[in-house]
Amino acid sequence: MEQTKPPRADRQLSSEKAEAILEGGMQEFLAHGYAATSMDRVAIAAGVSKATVYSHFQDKEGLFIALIQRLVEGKFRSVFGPANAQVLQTAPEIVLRDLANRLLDTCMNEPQFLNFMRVILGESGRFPQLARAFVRNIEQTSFKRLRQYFTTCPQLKLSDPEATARIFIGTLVHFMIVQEMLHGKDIVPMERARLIENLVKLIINQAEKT
Amino acid sequence: MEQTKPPRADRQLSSEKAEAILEGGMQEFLAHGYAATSMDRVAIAAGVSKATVYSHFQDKEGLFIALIQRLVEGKFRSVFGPANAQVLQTAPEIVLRDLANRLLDTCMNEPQFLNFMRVILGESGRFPQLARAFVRNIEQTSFKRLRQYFTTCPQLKLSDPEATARIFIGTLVHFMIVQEMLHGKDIVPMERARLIENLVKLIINQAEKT
DNA sequence: GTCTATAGGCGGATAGAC
DNA sequence: GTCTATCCGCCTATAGAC
Repeated sequence: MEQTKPPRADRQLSSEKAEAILEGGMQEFLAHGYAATSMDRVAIAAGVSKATVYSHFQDKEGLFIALIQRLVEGKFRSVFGPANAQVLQTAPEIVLRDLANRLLDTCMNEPQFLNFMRVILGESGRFPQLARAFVRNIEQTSFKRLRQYFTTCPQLKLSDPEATARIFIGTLVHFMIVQEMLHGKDIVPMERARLIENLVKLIINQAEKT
Repeated sequence: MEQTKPPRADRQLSSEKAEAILEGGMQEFLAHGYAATSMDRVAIAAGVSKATVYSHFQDKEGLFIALIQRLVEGKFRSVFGPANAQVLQTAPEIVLRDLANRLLDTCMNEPQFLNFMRVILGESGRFPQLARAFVRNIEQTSFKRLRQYFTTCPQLKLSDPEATARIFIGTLVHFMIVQEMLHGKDIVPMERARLIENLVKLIINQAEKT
């Protein structure tokens, strides 16, 4: 249903109003999700009238899609993989531990990231194209980078770098989901460092075996 | 806001209507999420009038909470951990592979489970108590069982069974989220068996090292 | 381009008959 | 207990002035 609409990318970055609307829309949509967000509140958050919102974006769905697309390709694009200077000289143990810490740090330090993922997951049924954009821009990117590192690092000889990358990322993302998104910190407590230590050891050990 | 309301569990299983309402509510809420579901449609799906819905449940929020609580404690309680006859004689390799396959099978064969998780994740901001109930009844349970197996299996001597259980479950849940929930199958394809094979090997290898 | 004002409809919740 | 009918507010979207 929502795929049939024309892309309607904002033609120019012309008006600052368009920017304000996207900013206000982000605040509201990330906080309340798609259905629970009203265009009135978006307009107020953006500091413009509702009619102005509709002059820049076709409708609620169009604004939402434009906004999330933008976040997926911009603000949150590199959350899972900060452009790390490839330190092939450093021990993999340290590289992997740092990488895991940076991934979790970036997620937690970007205060809106948790809400962003909530919306992506929650609306993945109604907006499959946004879910796919998330996979392409964020998940796939992080898989590729880690796979790349596993393949090129001389100390690591993994039989399946791709699958190992999935295990690494999956463990960390699930950790974030349970502890933070689902408020599981007090129910199933687990030190971040402890999980990472075990995860890294698992991989290093595997590399030595092969 | 939503925690202050009285529990208002349906006093008795008296009327079959209450059952029909919960059934209809499940259909609607799992398909569209909380905000996008209307009480009119719940009533229609349940085959009763809207007034009858309100005579059994305080309001929309009350129905939603009662419904999700019920799913968390019943229908989907054991999705992540089918009561497996502890086969301590069987090789851990096989036990773990079967366990992983059953976990993913159960998620995928229960057709509403994906929607259920979508709702839990999507509404975890507005309904934190439901997210916590999910963690207690589903995540924690599966951690415990796996930890238990790791601890008691004679062939497995893991230095940190709890953390290893997290890695195991996390890898599989994240796999399900990316491939199925976020429609990533075609973008980042990965054979289920391949991932599981690598995951199991990682753990077995670790056990042998220690 | 941007505003105010409003149309038109749907949604949550209830009154009151039976 | 269950229904029909209805209240009233909020929501999406637009008309028309400036």
